[in-house]
Amino acid sequence: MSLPKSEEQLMQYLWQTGPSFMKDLIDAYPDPKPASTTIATLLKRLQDKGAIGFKKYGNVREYHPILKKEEYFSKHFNGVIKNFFNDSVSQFASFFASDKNLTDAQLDELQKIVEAQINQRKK
Amino acid sequence: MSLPKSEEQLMQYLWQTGPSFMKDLIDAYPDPKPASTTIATLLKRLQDKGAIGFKKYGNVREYHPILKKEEYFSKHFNGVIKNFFNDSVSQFASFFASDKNLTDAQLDELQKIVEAQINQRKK
DNA sequence: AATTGTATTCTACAAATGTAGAAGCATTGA
DNA sequence: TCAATGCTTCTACATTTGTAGAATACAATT
Repeated sequence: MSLPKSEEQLMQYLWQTGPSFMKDLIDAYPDPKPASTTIATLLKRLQDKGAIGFKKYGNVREYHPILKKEEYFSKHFNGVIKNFFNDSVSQFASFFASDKNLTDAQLDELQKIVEAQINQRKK
Repeated sequence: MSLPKSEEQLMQYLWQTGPSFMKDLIDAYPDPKPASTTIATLLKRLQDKGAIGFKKYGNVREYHPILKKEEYFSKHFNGVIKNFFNDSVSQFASFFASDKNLTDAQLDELQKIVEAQINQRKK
């Protein structure tokens, strides 16, 4: 399932802050905030797609993600890698590691993470 | 510049195989191939956006990318990371490294790449 | 109970995207 | 020369996405 940007953005809020009420979502938007009905529409569409659900507390709904962030991202991401790097993870990794946007410190951190992961798998 | 999927796909062909004639592009599409006019439309739109250019050989055009793959991907990609991982590279790397889609061999390779990159920067 | 504030649904519409037919033009092969 | 072929542009239209007004529903408050 690939979500349009506006819906994806809304999912971000839900993923980051967890179950939320409409007003929280509105608060989360930066100025200039969209009309509340706009957000309501997005919520509706996401419900229709089964990406979110809600729990009723009295008459207010607390929305929560059903679609998992990791799951969504993983699919998304694998598609991107496949497209851009011919499905070659190492080609991608190479690109990523040499990205100017990575600071030296981040690169070191990346190294640690990879090592940790390798060790963990050995077990 | 963010391209719609269909245009992005076309760019992939150009990025991968380099300057190409229309017929090559058509060949590159898997069955069921879209109508040639569909591809022509995409080429036109990409020209209008300045993402591709062409050279005339006689009366046929050889299309080539102007927008660089790395440049495009970098922007695209940073946006995605920013959204999903709160702009935290290490959070992303961690997710990436632990992804089940990475084989052990690929992980080893990643380690080498990171090391090589670190060494290179030391120079 | 009437008022007010807020959430929800319905409806609408503009812009972007995906897809392709029709027509025109140039080249090539009969 | 003329028909067939292939490319380009123009036009068109359905679908999806972004955005929001209008109407409605509910619930807390006065």
